[in-house]
Amino acid sequence: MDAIPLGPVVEASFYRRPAAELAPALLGLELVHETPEGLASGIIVETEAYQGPEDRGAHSFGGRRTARTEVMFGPAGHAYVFSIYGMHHCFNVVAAEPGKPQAVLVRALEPRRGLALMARRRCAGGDRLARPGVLTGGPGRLCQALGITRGQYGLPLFDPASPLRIHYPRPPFTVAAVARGPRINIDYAGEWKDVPWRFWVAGNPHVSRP
DNA sequence: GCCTTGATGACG
DNA sequence: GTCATCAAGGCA
Repeated sequence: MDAIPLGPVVEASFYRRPAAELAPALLGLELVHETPEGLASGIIVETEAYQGPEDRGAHSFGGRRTARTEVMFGPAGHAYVFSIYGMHHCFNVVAAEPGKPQAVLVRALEPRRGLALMARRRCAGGDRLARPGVLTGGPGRLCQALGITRGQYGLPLFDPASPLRIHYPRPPFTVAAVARGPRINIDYAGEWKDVPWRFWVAGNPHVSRP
């Protein structure tokens, strides 16, 4: 698998749509991170849309514009990375037009390239890493496996020269059916917590929560 | 207080 | 084996 060349990079215009439309569209694409340690990648199998400023679940709720949320106000297709609970990171893709602070959280990958490198970075997983879903199932886990930290904040995912990119998968990945449901861990979001803006590849064993 | 995870201990 | 609970820990 690692010997097969990457597919084309997904173009910038692909991301220029509302987060709730971009989130299901990202399923089946290949997220790639190249570092001095090597290349690692996985197929996106679970996403969540965050449609600030009206969405109480979003960091940009109410139009909150800080150093952390700044990239969400810019053009689509850039990386929004934030740290959470002091020890994990979450990777998001900026959506919509500039001025509209929307993003899509990537919650799970199906590992594709650089499996050994990812397992090394995810040493905390121990023996369980062999089980489906443990290596890259979960927003914090996939960031650890790919080596994504705030150092990748703002990178253009559509630029072939960027170390962090999204490609059309090669060989192709078929998304037979998309399932949807409420987003995870936003109990504080009031009426917004039940909006079915979580999308995943139906039946895929790598999603963070079936 | 958070868009999380891994350890631990209860239970079958 | 599953499921509920909880601490860890940095940044806003």
